[in-house]
Amino acid sequence: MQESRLDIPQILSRLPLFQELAREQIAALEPACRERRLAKGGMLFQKGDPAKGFFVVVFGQIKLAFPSSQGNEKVVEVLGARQSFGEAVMFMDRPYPVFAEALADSLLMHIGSAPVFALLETDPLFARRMLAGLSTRLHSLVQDVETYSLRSSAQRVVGYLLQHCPESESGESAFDISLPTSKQVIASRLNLTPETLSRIFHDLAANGLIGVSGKQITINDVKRLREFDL
Amino acid sequence: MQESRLDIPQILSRLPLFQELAREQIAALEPACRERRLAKGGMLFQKGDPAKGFFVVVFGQIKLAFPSSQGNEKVVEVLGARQSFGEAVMFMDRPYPVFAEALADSLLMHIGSAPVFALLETDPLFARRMLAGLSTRLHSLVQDVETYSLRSSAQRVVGYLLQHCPESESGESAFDISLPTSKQVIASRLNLTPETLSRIFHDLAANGLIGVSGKQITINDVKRLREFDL
DNA sequence: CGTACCTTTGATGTGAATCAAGAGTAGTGG
DNA sequence: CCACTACTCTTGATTCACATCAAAGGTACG
Repeated sequence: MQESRLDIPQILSRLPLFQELAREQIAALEPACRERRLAKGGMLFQKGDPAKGFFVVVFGQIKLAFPSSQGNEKVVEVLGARQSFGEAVMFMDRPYPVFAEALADSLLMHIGSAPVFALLETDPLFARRMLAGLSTRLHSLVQDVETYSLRSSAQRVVGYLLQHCPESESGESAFDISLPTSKQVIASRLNLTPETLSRIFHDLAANGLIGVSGKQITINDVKRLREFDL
Repeated sequence: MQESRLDIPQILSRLPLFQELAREQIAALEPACRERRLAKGGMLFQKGDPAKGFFVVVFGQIKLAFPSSQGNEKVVEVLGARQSFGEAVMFMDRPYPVFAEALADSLLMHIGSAPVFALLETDPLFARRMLAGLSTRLHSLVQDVETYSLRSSAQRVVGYLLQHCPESESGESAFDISLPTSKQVIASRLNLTPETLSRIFHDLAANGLIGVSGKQITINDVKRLREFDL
């Protein structure tokens, strides 16, 4: 949880959004960047806070969630290194509709809105990337709505596992995946209680489809898993 | 369901997205526009169809929904005059994640992607509007996810009614709203069965909060309704 | 090595879906 | 205009998926 000085231009230029920006365009962004360190459990912002820029995860892990009256909460997204969030809210200037909390010690970069708007004025390619980014996010939210609405809890879990399979693993052999965060958080992300998630893992394991050992999930039978997923 | 020729420039220039475009910018869009008429029940596109532009509703009503194995479906959105859809999918060029069906005889305009991309190259204000539009849509989808995840069926119904109240109706007096479409479709939009929606309307009416007569809903007590909504 | 939190497991409860009729309501055509 | 068909909507009985409640294990970390 330390690290002296950051090479902001390098961090920025490695982000998909900012790739292909000229050196001086990156430089223009730099003064609007602020680093933000958070210990595990730290709050980045609350639902309702005003937004005047967006965030990029340099390292660590951040969860976005809705608070709820009865202490329980609904996790909307879990973000890791290289991922960004808050762009949409910046374009509308509205308060954040979710809160953001660190799931691990994290380093974030906050990019103020002013130079982003300036870039938009002068660089159509940048605008295109921004549009593509928002579109992708919109698309995956629509997918989420489909998933929540049309699929059973077990199907949601299987879908989650399948999404997290190392690409191209359609072969015969078993392989492992490591859950990126606690089962509690994953359960909430899938709109389940931890109890239900635990039972589903148990059942899938009992049927030989997967093996569970802490955060290590062994996928024994991708094919039957996919069938399960209908 | 007829009407001879369309004044495309006028239709376009009345859309929020295209307002403030210069005459010649509108003119550049015109050749890429195709009108599309649909009778009630007609299909505009299926889930999985390729997208090469976006749509604007000139008049009528369109529903976007997911098909589902057991014949039931999940309505994602119901769109009326002046509303547009399909932009995100156009920016990613991916197939449509939903299907679109006319709920009433409708006239749509399809705007091909090429001149939109061209406009993006040359008009930063247009890009800004496009970003704002996508951001707004993203925001309301996030709200939907919150609603589906955190609220009971009755709360979702009350929330829906409240959203459809004529603005500023916070006074004492009762007033009516007219449901924009069938209760079936509204039920699906709210992730409910028609039976459940019917029962909730019944209960709210029994408590004197609303009155129901076909598509006319009388809001008797906005205040208690809001409290119900927590 | 103890305290705090995750995770599992079991027993029970419940909100909303499903199943099953009936009661409007609307278009259609003779 | 009425009869026919086809929905849409309501109402009641029943079921079921998942949540809730409760109590142990596990695991991690100061």
